[in-house]
Amino acid sequence: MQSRGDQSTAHRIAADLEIAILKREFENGVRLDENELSARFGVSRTPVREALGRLALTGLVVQMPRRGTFVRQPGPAELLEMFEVMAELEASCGRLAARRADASQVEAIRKADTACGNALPAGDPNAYYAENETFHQAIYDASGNRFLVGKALRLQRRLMFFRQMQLHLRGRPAESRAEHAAILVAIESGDGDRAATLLRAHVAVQGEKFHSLVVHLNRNEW
Amino acid sequence: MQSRGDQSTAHRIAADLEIAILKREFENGVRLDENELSARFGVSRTPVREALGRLALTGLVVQMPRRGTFVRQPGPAELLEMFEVMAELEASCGRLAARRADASQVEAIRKADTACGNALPAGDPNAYYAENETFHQAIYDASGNRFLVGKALRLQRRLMFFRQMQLHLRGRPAESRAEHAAILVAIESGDGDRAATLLRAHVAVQGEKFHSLVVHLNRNEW
DNA sequence: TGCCTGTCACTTCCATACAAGCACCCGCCG
DNA sequence: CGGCGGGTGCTTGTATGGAAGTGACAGGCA
Repeated sequence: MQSRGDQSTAHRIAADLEIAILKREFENGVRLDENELSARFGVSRTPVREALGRLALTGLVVQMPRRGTFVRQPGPAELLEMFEVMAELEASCGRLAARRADASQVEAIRKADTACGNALPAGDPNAYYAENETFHQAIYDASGNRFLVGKALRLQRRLMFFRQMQLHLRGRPAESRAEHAAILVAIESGDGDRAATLLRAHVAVQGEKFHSLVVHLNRNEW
Repeated sequence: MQSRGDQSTAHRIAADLEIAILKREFENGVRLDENELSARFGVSRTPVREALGRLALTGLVVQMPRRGTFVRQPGPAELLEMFEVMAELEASCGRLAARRADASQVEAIRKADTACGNALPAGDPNAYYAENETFHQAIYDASGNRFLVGKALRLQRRLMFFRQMQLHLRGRPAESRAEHAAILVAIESGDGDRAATLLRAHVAVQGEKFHSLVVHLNRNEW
């Protein structure tokens, strides 16, 4: 079930665990037993330990010395903070993209936008989600700052399931598409501040999006 | 993320190596030999491996499977990108702080600013650097977003030695202080956009700062 | 002479064994 | 009856040995 299977075992374990935690398959505070994990993955404890150490550094688990490692699921408050940072990162990308994007990069953004529009009538939020991601990715690329792109991608990955969730709100995909259009115009006209402001509002969690987030968190459907 | 009270050897090794790399005590591309490191630290290879794995995740070293781990010192181009992200993060903190800071937090920023002013006549860039850090830290705290603060602190730590270096430019501390004053005013008056713009310019690497950076990089004095 | 191939040494990576520390539990004492 | 202290089991952290993979080098072939 793992696509990139030629990697070293420790990396594979870390990747699998990361996905599982991101999918909220573990409750907050659950202890990850090294022996149990080593049995489940069919390897010894050493690679499991390395994988856990890696995960600890990204903040998905916390390691208490001589106590063990515990998964750390962000609650609503921290999730809001993370979305706020996501919004700021995207805003920064947009600001830079508006100033630096060359013709082909603007074209890529425009193309992704129309693809979003085409995915809209199908009414499948997951299909829209995929196109939506390439739209944002195109803006990342146009920012011309690979370090910034790396940070944005990592956080996006971490919030993936929640962003996907939000698109299941009735009417949200259409709304999202409209916001994309305005962002595209701002970038085309080279207005960095406006692109930043629009992107910040586009990603931020407000109003209905906030309610939906909390409800799903409580129902634990994610 | 938590490096407090580490009795464990692996964490200590990771911390020591991180400092050494940040101080540019290793050239770019140098291979970190597990045997050599284990001998130097007087421990076995296992904790060394864990430490290297941790460092790989932060991007300070890269691990090529079955080949080894190599230190990865950012060149001028990437360093510029990192400073640009730092500027954006600080700008975000400033924007939020202008809106959310309560009286005591504003007071803390003001106090740090005057401390910077007091450290100025001594003419010691390192003394000014310390006060400068608490000024920025005060703004971080006032942003009210702990996740954002964590990201800012980590990047600040990574760029520490370069930020310190810049203050050795003749006249830079006084210039910095003047910019601080304007930032303080913007936050006091609740003008988030202005605070963001000022902070972005304050941190960004431009003009003389850029030249100084490249020169020091080439002389390899850092 | 240039290229290919087989072998070798070195290194990483995983498995297993051992030591040390924390938590829990039970009995004891106030 | 409640708080406390020591023993015990389970867990983590480290050490070490072995297996597998990679790069380099030398020798043979075209």
